[in-house]
Amino acid sequence: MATIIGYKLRRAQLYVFQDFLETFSRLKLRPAEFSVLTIIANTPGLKQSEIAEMLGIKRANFVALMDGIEKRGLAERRKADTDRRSHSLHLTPQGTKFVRKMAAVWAEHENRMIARLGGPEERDRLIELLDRLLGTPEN
Amino acid sequence: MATIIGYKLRRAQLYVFQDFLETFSRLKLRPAEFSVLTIIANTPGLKQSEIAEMLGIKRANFVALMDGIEKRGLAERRKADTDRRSHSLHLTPQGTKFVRKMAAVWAEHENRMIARLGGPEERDRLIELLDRLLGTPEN
DNA sequence: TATTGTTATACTCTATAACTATA
DNA sequence: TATAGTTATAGAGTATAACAATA
Repeated sequence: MATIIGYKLRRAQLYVFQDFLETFSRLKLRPAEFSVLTIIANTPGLKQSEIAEMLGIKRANFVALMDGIEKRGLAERRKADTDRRSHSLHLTPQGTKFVRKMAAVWAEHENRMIARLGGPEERDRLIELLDRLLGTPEN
Repeated sequence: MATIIGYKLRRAQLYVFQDFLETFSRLKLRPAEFSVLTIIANTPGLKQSEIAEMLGIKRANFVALMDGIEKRGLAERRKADTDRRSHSLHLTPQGTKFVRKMAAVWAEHENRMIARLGGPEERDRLIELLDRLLGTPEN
């Protein structure tokens, strides 16, 4: 196939997301929800629009995503008293438990991908090359 | 971000596709159309469903895609006389000219990506790692 | 006047079922 | 009966405009 980089990148991304989807089907969790919960767990109190922007999700589309997470009792919106227009996001106690399970399931998925690559060093090489494409200076 | 491989892969793929889209906006060509024209140019006479499968596109969704390409006069469906259910796909003379222009525009895009990676050797390393994920044995 | 979250809407991709014409 | 192409349709994901509450 001709447009080598873009085409292979897309195929590989679809493969990894497919494995993610199957691995996480028991938790009924999609990649976007996984990312949101991970960020809330690591940095509680961020505003909706901050998390949306970190993930490249339009804030309008973030609403339904967050509705689902909140309806499942995993995280909640709190009116910030410094700026009462914004909602700061926090895990519920149940969400904290869920994130622990989630992390274990994630390790299973990620280890499978690392094994396909040939080990952690190869994973690091891949991440470094992807960071070059993204112009991210080492993070 | 936690789900490192999948997340970075997705971000990098979106970046490359964005560059592709901008580069090809003058030709009004999407990645899927590019792929289809490239395959028809390299292997004329394949059936619709063969090309669709090579690209991971459902044959039902291939119809509108091919309609657009045909309407632009770049390629055409021909009834195969061995099996008159199937359509074999061929470039038109105009399509052959278009594919030449397309290849030049593609080189511009691909070279920009290769430069970001740090050169052709780094591109090769990336492709090799992506092939490992895909389980493709060296191609 | 500008920003945050929200609603409504539209467009693209993708997936499935059912039809037709051929085999 | 099975297959290639087709149609219709539904679901995600994504993008924009406009509104209410608040700044």
